[in-house]
Amino acid sequence: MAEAITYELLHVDKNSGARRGVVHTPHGDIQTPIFMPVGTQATVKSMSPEELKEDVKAQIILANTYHLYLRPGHDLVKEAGGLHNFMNWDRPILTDSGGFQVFSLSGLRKITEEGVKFSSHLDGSKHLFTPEKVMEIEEALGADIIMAFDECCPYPSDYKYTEKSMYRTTRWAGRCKEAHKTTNQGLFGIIQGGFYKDLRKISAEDLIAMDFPGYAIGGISVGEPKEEFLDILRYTTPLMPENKPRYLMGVGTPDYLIEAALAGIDMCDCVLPTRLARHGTALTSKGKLVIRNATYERDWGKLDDECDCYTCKNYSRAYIRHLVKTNEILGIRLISLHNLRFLTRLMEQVREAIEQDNLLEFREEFYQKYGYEIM
RNA sequence: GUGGAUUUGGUGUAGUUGGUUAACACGUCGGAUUGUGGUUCCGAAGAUCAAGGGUUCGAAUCCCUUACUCCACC
Repeated sequence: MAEAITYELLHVDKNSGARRGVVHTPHGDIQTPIFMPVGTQATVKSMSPEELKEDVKAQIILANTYHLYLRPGHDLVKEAGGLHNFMNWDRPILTDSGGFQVFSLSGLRKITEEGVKFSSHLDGSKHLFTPEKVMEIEEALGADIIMAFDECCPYPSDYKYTEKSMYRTTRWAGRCKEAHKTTNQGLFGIIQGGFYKDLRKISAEDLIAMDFPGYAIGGISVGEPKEEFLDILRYTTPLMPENKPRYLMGVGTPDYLIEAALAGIDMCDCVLPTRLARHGTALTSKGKLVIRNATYERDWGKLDDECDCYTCKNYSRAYIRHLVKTNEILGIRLISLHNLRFLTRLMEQVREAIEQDNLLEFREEFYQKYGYEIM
């Protein structure tokens, strides 16, 4: 039986570990390395699927198991014909497992070997997520790529707890694989182990032995210093199979995306572009731009001179600042569209650079303009 | 004209048995944001308390004069 998700390696940058590839899914191919916009509740906040396709040029989006389970309920989404039909998005979708909510809802949950008991953030009602339950939900949602149920440890976590948690996440991955029945969805395993290399190695080896069609690195980019992020990223990525997609979860900022690609990562996702947009900050080739600042009051230029997006084609900083200051919805939409396009375009440039074996030079130029330092 | 009330950062307000750097909200200015708990979080600037005079060790607070605004009456 053919795998739902397969990876095709096109080219490896001769001067770095970066790889240019294609992930084949039931809803089409995605060109990698790629940035995936997050649409937690079956919508990338403020963006229509048409805008995501035509303006942002997104190839795949994320949705969230935990949120959609609570509302509207996975049974309802299934009844609608799955997420693709429900939200009118015909390209690939990836669902996160709810494992991150185990981390972000700390205080409202209890972790045991069986699974995680949650209190809903909406009404306090009690729920139990087990690997089996999460598979049931993700299968009902119908995404192309589904993530195993894991635990993302906070930073910092001590060795003993991280070790215990990592082994449990591995056991949960086994139960997910056992419970996973659909043939048109690819189940990815998630490597944990916090900031301890020996644990990362064990996690990677044990998961690889289970033969998932793709692997993710979880549990980094959780508030640690950049050196530690890079250290674990550069250590863990080479442990992952070369013939399968490599997904770094929860990243991120432009520099992290470039570093991920350099390390050999294929896929990243992050809420940052849309969250920044809602808070009035734009990403530009010259760094972050807090559009509500007074200095842009009479700035008739575009958000980013180099950007080709709909927002930059049509609207000035002064106008967007006005929209943000007056809390107008269009401000959020225009900046969201721009920020998302900024990152998808960044990854287009990264892919091109890999094809030409010069991602390292691209990083240097990008960092210099943006104001980052190479570490 | 008479009587009463009011006047505190840009705006709206809190602040009396007189007691160190006058509080709050909004606004302004700036920062944050990394597998989204959907207008969030953090910080800063900004008031000689209408003006002048008086009482007092000490006044936004008590007294006097003037001005301003509002209400009522003639």
